[in-house]
Amino acid sequence: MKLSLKIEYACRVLAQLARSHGSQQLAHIEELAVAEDVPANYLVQILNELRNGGLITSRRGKQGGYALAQAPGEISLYDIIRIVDAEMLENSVSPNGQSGQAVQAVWAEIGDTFAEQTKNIRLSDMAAETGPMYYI
Amino acid sequence: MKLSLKIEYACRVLAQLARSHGSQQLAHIEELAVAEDVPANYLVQILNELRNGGLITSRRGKQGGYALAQAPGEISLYDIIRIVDAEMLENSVSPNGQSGQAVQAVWAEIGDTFAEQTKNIRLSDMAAETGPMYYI
DNA sequence: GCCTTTGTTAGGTCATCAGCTAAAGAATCA
DNA sequence: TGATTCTTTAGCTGATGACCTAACAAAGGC
Repeated sequence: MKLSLKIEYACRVLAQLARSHGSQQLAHIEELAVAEDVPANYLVQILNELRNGGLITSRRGKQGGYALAQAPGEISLYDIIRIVDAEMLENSVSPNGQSGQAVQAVWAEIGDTFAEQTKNIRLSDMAAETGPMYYI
Repeated sequence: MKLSLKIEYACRVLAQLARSHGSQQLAHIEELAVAEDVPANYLVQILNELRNGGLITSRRGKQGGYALAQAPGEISLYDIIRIVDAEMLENSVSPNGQSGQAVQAVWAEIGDTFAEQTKNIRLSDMAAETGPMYYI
């Protein structure tokens, strides 16, 4: 399954925030960018969308930073996609042509499955410890 | 689910070919383009890929045209995607960053579901009669 | 109050590519 | 031979994804 870098970045950064969820520490853009290997300047935009979408909160100034707005178990992959790349969830298939309707119906079914599956995947599933890290 | 126009066009045209499968008639590009509302010049490329992929056969010259190489029940949606837009089936998620592996694993699962589902959908499902057509 | 640190916002760039066009070439048959 | 149809390849173009730049606003420390 091909997906946009934007979604991938959003998942990684949210997973990172999930790890520090519960502590009082706020994460800084620069830290997140380094930890998850995401261009900081691009990350700024993504964090903005996530905040506008209600998944994270932020504070400015000294002691500022980002934190999850909900528990990692409350945030679904569907939520993330809807906020940073809603287009991916739309059914873009047109009913044109003699076979348009039948083709559209088939893809609608696939889209439903996809939506259902992403709703059942939680941020906590992506923030799980990945086992020991091997530094080279 | 968002998908490329190319896949959509391929599905519609193949569904059209499926309807005339069994008859000795070969379909012409221009006919297919009109019946399925696909730009003829673009369709040329798609039919080429489908032929190279082994889904259809063609004949040049007078009495030339296109036909399915297999029965509509033998061709899966997975086959179609693999031939005209293989990239959609690849797992493009990188394992970079601290959460890369966990995120990658989640998307691999989604990709597996998608592949499985498309393998179970056959061209015959998309060539089903769509009921009465209403001409305006 | 001022300065530093942080996030906020708007805008721009740059390469890539999906979608489409066009046209010359090759096969088939009358 | 010549009309017809597919075959192949080359090139165009507008949109977009992925980033970057830079001015701006808030919060806190001194």
